Amino acid sequence: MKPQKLTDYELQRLQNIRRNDEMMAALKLHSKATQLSNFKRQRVEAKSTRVKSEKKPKTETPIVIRVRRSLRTRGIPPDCEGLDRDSVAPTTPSKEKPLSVVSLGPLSMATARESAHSDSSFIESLMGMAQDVSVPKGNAGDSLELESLSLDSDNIARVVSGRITNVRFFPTSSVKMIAAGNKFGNIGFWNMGENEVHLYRPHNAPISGILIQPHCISKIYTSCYDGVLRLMDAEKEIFDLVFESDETIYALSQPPNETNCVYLAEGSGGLTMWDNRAGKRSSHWDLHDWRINTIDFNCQNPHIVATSSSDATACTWDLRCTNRNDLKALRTFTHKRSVQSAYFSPSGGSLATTSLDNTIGIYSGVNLEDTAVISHFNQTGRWLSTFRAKWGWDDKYLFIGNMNRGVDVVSAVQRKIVMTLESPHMSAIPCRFDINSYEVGMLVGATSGGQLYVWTSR
DNA sequence: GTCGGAGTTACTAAT
DNA sequence: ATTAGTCCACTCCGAC
Repeated sequence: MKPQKLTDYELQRLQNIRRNDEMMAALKLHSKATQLSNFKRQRVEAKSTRVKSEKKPKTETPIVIRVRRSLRTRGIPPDCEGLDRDSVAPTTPSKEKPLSVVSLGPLSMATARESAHSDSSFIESLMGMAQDVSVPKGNAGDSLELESLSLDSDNIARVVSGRITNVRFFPTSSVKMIAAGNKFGNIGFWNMGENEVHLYRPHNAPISGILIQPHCISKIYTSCYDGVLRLMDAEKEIFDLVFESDETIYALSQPPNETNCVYLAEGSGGLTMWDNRAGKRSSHWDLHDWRINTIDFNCQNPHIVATSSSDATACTWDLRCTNRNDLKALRTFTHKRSVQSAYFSPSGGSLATTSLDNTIGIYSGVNLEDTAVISHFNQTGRWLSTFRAKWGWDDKYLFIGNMNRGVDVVSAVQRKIVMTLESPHMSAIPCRFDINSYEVGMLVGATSGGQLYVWTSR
């Protein structure tokens, strides 16, 4: 059915679709060489178990984009990988494998989409959210009562398949929306209000970062282990290619109030500043011996950043003191094993680290010299994302998953675990967390089975 | 010291 | 209900 009169928005959409189709056609020409290699499609269908709007999987043959890095860095011609895989896991002739397309540039959202239902209202709402003038809560006397936290069975959804590596609330009060990235390169968006999930696959390897900028929600950065940084642009309906590294990108961050630059954890210990206005890498420092797991800026002093690394340290740095390419750590916080996270508290006055040496470190005082060590079992093993203690809405509490399918609440004041959130509804271990800054008490835990559990206050 | 292999772990899908 | 498959983390340990 054709609408009699098209709105501006619909016209814009049609233009987008036409332009993106042309783009895809051009890309297909470039990918001739790689089309010789067949790959098995990884299973990516998200079963929205608890989401009311259950949808059938897409019927069209999806286009699978493979990791280019693995081929290039190993110097293996594309054909070989396919043969290699076949020899390891022989497949029956009846199982037809789709051709792969290597995307060298922007990827249209239509192509990346894996949920069957229309995403036009979702895309439209993203543009409507472009500006949020309200102020995040927290620190405003709106204190959290731990006892009031509960898990409603309606606040559970499977948004992606497999292991969630990254989860973020949208920084807005206008809608309750969560983005989650998994190890296959999917990004799932869950609109809690409409109870709808939109699934895309802009990447081909574990998602290492999702960055939703408060000043412009319609543009969302995503980073991936395959070295690619993309920018989802709802207006153009594409996942644009921003930057591509030869090395793995392990983390993604942005200082508060910054609009042009993003920071990437690159390779074994590198921190890269990407200037998106200039379209270039404007700085690069070798900060650690092994991979940087998190990058977190201080909200009070945006030039101060904390990094956590698998070299068993977390460090704070002053990015203003960037003579040449060497940077000296303001402070180094040592652990006995890999440090999985280092986050500044909401006020910026404290730092919390989580390490595989089974401790959580809390550092406070003017120079973070006041140290507290809290024992916490952090051996998640190979199949789960590692635990990362995450600050709540003030400097009082931290939230971290445990291996008994609970959420441990750490009091930074009492320096111990004061409570564990448990629910019969939580049937898997929550590994990664995010808080809704605009809603005190709204906490999301993400599992290695693709589910999100949203705890709320009252 | 560096490289590679083994062992660890939880969850899903298939039987 | 039980089991095979997962397999981009990390650590330990042995060989060189």
